[in-house]
Amino acid sequence: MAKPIEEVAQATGFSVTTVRLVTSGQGDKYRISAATQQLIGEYVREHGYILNHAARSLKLKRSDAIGLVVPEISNLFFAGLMAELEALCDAHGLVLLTATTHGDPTAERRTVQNLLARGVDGIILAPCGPPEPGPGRKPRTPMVMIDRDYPGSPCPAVVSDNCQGATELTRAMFATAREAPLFLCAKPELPSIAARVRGFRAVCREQGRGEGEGLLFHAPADNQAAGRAMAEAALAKAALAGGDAPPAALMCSSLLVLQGAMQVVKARYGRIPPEIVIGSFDDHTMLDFLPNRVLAIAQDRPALARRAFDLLRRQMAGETVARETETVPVRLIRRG
Amino acid sequence: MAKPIEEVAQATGFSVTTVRLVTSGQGDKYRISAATQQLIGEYVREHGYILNHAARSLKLKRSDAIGLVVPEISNLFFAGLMAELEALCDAHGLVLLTATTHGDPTAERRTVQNLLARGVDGIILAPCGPPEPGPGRKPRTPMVMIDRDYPGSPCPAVVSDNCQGATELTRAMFATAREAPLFLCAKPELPSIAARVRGFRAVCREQGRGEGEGLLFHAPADNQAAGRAMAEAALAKAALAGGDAPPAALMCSSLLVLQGAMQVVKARYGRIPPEIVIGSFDDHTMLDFLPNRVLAIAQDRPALARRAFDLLRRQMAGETVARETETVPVRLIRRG
DNA sequence: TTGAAAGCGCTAACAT
DNA sequence: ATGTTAGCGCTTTCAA
Repeated sequence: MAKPIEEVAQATGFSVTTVRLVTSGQGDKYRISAATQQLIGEYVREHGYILNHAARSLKLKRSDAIGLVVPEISNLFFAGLMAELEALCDAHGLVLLTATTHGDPTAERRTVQNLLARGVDGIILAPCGPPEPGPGRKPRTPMVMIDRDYPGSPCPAVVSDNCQGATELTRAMFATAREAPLFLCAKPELPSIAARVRGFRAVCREQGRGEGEGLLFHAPADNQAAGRAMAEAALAKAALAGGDAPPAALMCSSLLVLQGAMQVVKARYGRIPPEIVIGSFDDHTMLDFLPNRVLAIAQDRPALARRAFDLLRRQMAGETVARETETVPVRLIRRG
Repeated sequence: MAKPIEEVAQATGFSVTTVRLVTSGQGDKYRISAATQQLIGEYVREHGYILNHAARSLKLKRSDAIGLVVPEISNLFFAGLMAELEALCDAHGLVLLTATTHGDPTAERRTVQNLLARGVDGIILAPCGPPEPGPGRKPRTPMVMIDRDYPGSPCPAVVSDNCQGATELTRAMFATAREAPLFLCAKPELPSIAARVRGFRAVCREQGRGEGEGLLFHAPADNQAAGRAMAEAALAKAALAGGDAPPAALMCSSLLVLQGAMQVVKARYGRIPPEIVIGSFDDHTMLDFLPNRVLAIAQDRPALARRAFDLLRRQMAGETVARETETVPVRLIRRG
């Protein structure tokens, strides 16, 4: 069996060069006669010639694919990013390969290696740990970090302005509720979360609440169980202080934490007391379901995606991009 | 510059065969001396040899990658499926390429072609339209449909038991609420949705409500706007009938529809009247946020993923798989 | 306009 | 236990 393109050439009686020119859409450019183009076009439509990208990549040392590595694709934030990036790739004739690390730095390393082996032309990475010193990084594949900006990383990053968001949100919480908000905070060691804590603390100082002592609760994982654990701790503390009333205001570092916390609150009070003011990083339409006043920080996913994509393309075009961090503003949404 | 593997060979003084045997982990099998393996291993770790998959694919006519094509990755159901499939791929040394079609059959065709061109060894497809007659499908790449089973499709499919789910859900709705449920139903032409309508109608008959006349509302798109539109229509109809009370029971064909409907209900009554019994296909933790009695159908995503993956692997192994439809049971969740 | 041919990096068959 | 080599399908140069 001849190679696909040769097969087409033989069947139509033209040379492989001519066939290639036509199938690659350069027919007009090289003045291939309309009749020839017609013939070849028909044969291809009929018999379905499919270009072999492996061969193409091998020859061109370019795959027209880029990789996206995220901690968790079932997290709506990352799924949304993926959707945005896919659209951008589509518009530029690229294909997006997405892989999940489940927050495991080892898996992340493996995944990145795998993408490099697959010859992606660039990588967008939401890292789940600080960069390793990595000795012999030979193939300088373009790369940009997204969502999380670890100091010491060798490539540019695009992140939300988490500190601004936290500041705005915390201020709004203080303004709306009659008491200082509790902050249930998962994975405080992540740069994005650390920035939120900084914003929170800054506003606490403004409000004469010191460094937010007694208001902050931490957890090592970002999931519902962590949310439940932190909420239990917060309620227990309140109970010790003698109060049995629900907290006036509750902030959560992520939707998962909020979900867990609400489960505990509901179990404790038989319902979700509507007077609790709720603060959330990450917005979601379903927050409308809560009877409460909800303040949510919405990240600008399209902007994050676009900036990361541009940064990557510039590197792919050979430009040397400075190791800078681009910050994308967020906005406060009031629901309920 | 020599080819990567030759470079390693020259630098270490061994032949490419030896190097390849070691790097591909077959060193012991071919009794390469420990010293040799050690030496090569060190050089590789030091200088970072990365296998070129494009060349490998070209040679082997196999990419160790499979494609997943879904209508919308920011839909939690599909994101979840993707996560499950990724884990399965990982465990089998495969890589998963995921692409989104936004429900556009043209984009779907393009995407599938693209995956084929990229040499994926198989495709899992949640189709957004009936299969085209497709004349000259030469390369019989293994394929399985998921979530949606169009009659006339040439390949096996794995779907949830939507009819069973609808039957259970509708019965539970009748049993819980004092009135027959309204059913807001987006994209009724999708096979998965059609099955839900069948189940709904069957129970209506059981309950002496005929074919569910007056209870069903349709929309051509599955999004929040459609949910709002159907909810408006439903409330308007109720108002015409003289009633101003909220409906006793409301079923939605998807979470997006439910979200839109709740927005309208909230706007209309100033809050979400907690006495409405809510039925949902697709479960989500945030349904706990509703003060209402919520009945939700949860699809078994791990089982769907596993079955589709197995079906695909069997085809990839050369087995001829019958054009059958596997049905995965769903279960009813009571929330709130 | 069209043809011929080299070579991208890897694998597997065949030779030692 | 290790070395040699053809060829996967494509792009690109050079020639006609």
